[in-house]
Amino acid sequence: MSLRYGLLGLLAEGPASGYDLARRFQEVLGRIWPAQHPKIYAELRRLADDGLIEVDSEGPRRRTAYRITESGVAEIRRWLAEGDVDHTMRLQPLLRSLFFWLMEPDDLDRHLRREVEFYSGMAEQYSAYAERKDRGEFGTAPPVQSMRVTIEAAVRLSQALADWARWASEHQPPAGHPSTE
Amino acid sequence: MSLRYGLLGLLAEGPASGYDLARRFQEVLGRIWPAQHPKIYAELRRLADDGLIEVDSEGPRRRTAYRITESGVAEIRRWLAEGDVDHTMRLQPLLRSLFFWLMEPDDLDRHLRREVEFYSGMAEQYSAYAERKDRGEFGTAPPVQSMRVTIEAAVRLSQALADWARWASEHQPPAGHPSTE
DNA sequence: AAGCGCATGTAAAGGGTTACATGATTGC
DNA sequence: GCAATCATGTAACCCTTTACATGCGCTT
Repeated sequence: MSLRYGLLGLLAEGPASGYDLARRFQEVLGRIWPAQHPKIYAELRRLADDGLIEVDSEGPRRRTAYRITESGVAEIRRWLAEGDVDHTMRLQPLLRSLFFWLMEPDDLDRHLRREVEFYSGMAEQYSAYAERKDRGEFGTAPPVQSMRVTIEAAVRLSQALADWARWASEHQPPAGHPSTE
Repeated sequence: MSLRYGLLGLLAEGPASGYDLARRFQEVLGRIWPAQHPKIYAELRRLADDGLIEVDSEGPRRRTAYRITESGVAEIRRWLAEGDVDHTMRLQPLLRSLFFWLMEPDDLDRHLRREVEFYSGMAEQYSAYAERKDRGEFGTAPPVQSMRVTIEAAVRLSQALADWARWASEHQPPAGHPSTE
């Protein structure tokens, strides 16, 4: 159900085609809410059937841009204000960590180093993006401000996971250095 | 695919029935990797068909406990060492935050306060659990140590999200107090 | 004219949730 | 005997991903 509202929300910023939306989902939302184009096109049609969006313009190569309708705006506002928040995380790295005890110390070490690298890199990327926003490179329109907030969460979460992975590797009995117990 | 390995990993700790596993998924993994019993029973049968687990014992009320086989242990070890890590997050609260600009300031305020409360509570719950582990209430067996690591991640993530929600409400133009601009 | 990127779609399969259903055992 | 809990399962549905497919328009 969330993709539906993701699309509505993006369209609330202005008209866009399925292709545009797919790109934005990939670029901005890739790690937060992945969505592939088949799902996007299908959902757009359902949104149009329900009268929440309508065709805005048609361009070359069958390009079809949609714009949000009044009831569409009402619907996403309703969702934001009344809809239940889903707090599910479903983080595979955490599921894996439950089974660290099954891993060879060397493999675990390697795994954790990679995780630190991955999440540090992610944190840096998002930080850089946040800085550009803060320098006003994208303007100060409301949608940009909200995106700044989202990016802040991404920064904090990847930072937290990087720190955690570092903590975990220190917390493990170091490989090749059996405890002096 | 991850549920498969989740089940294998839990069975690596010792024999358990589908019912046991469903409870453990709910209690421990509820927020990290939710799984409902129909999926669990189905997956258990597939694991048995593939020879990765086998029936350990049968009890009252058709209870069937499974134990992991040697190839099952090999398979989860292989996954842990070689399988690709999926770093997808898919956090609905972050998707929502992209659209904060569409919300009435009052609704947003209320939403963020609830989020702070929710994640603080979650952080506290996990912290309490971590403390009990640290006091040795659950022993010091390897699976318990790994679980301690997982819980640490849960604590840090919920803390990060609680902090973020607090930051976000301060970052928003406060409702009813228009800026002195 | 060739190749790339734009732009949309279908089909199949996989993964997960919800609703429905059933029967056995335990505790009161 | 009754209610609660244990324990398993089926069916339908929804959401998502992957693979396959097609054709247009722009650039070189």
